Amino acid sequence: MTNNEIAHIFRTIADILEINDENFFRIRAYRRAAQNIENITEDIREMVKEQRLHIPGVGVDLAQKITELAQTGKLEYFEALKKKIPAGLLEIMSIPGIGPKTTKLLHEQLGIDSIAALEKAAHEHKITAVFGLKEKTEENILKGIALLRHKHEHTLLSTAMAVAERITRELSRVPELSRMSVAGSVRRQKETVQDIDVLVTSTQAQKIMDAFIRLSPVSEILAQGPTKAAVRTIEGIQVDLRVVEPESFGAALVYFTGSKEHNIAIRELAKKNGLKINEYGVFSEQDERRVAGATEEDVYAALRLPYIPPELRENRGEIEAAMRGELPKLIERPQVRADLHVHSEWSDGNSSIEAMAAAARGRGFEYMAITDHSQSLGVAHGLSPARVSEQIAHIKTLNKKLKNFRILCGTEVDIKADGTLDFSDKVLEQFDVVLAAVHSGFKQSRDQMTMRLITAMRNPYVAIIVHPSGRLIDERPAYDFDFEAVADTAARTGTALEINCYPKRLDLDDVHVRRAREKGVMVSLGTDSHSPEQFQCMDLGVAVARRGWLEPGNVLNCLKLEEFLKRIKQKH
DNA sequence: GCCGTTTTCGGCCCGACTGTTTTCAGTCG
Repeated sequence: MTNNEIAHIFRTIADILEINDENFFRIRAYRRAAQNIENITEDIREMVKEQRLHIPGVGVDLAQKITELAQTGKLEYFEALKKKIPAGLLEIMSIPGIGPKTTKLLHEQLGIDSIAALEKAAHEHKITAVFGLKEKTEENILKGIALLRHKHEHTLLSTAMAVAERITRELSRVPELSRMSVAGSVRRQKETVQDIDVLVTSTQAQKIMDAFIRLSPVSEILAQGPTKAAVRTIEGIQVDLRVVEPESFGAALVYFTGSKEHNIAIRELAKKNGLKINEYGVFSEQDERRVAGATEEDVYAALRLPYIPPELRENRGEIEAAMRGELPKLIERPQVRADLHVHSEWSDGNSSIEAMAAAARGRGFEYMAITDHSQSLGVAHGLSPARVSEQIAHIKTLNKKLKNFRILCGTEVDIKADGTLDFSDKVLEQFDVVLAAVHSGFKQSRDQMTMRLITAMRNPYVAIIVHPSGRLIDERPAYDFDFEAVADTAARTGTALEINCYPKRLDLDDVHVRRAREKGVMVSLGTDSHSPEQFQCMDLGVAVARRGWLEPGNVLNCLKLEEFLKRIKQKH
């Protein structure tokens, strides 16, 4: 029973309790615990074994339930609960617009216990037989079901950012608009997002709303009120707009940026201090007087907190850190001096080394590592040792011509199934920097895969393990390995772990990056560019680094060239 | 079901929009 499986069971319990109309706070307790369990990289079974199940939101009762799940793989309470309601009710509740109350009503009055039955009833206009439901609800049920069927669960951050850019560019032409910011999970730079949130200030909200629903990417209007609207774009992405008065911009930006969990936490904190926070400002509870609201800094200051960067606002300890004055000084894009993972036409890239160097330089980098694939990776035209020698000679001549920029000779060497590398040490010693990666045998056991990675890290030439988990977002899960053991070895051997910046990888993810930092592991940023325009993906990698609480000192790429080379030599 | 810089009991974030009915519950974020 993995952490995510346990979290999923807790969420399911919450859903069932909700249909059964149980105490709202009890339901929330299960959801809160589930979220905190997902934020742990350590295997919860180990924590149970060693009796140190200290997780926020997990008290005596939930700790007992986790222990039962970890030890037996089952939970009596959950099994009994499942018998109380048909499984189909949970999927009905997942239809947008249909919540626990409606689900229960449909089940009790019409015996509906599946999406199929619900769809049939709606087509036959039987929904209106239920008191309180009319034609509009019937329509919304059918729309919701259709949406559920072909909605892509997640939108990649890179895709969402492109759509957000188009929306805000068009909206910025409305003369009545004074300020605008993207908010929500896009602003927090989550790797995937469900919708795009846009905040606008204006004293003429109606004008903004009118313009918003007429923007060219809009295909459907989902909701429209005087200050709030929601549309769906032709790409199928939901965009929410909120308009507030200028004096409320900061409070609204905090509120609309979230996360929901962060908002709840700061509102609780406000309450303890006799204050109330909503999207219009921070108010004194006694006399309703506004004490802050115009800027985010003011809002946090009213709570006696320093400004908390959006990427940290997940209620994963950032508020406590802020209170102690221990927020990290997060890495920023201009501090990144290099791209340490770049391909060229010598293996599976589409451009010459010269073209890639020019593009990297144009992006403000001081150096980059060309890291083409090794010999056995046939699909990617991996380089033989002879070709490696040729490439190194070629790069040497190129470097002579370059001013204020340096190309490093690197390789992305394949880690074979037994943990040995695709090049001998004799070949590896010629490179400035060696990246190692798993490209095959993803189905190996947890122990095998862990040993494979650890063996690779013990090689003195391996500087960085790239895309360490092997996942592709919404396409392929990470291979099974013991991250704690791998991170410990990385720290001990002085091997860096990569944040691969390719939009579908973003591997390591934010949670693991943060854990790596805690263990003193250096992190490397690599765009894995196969063409010049892909260097822009560095922004995504920086976003993950920031979400993982990284400071410039945690990141290899922030080292000056000489320092970087010195560090690599240290491991040799 | 959790939790404690007033509390081990009694709180637990806050508001907008929709659909329905006519003052509000349900849903969402």
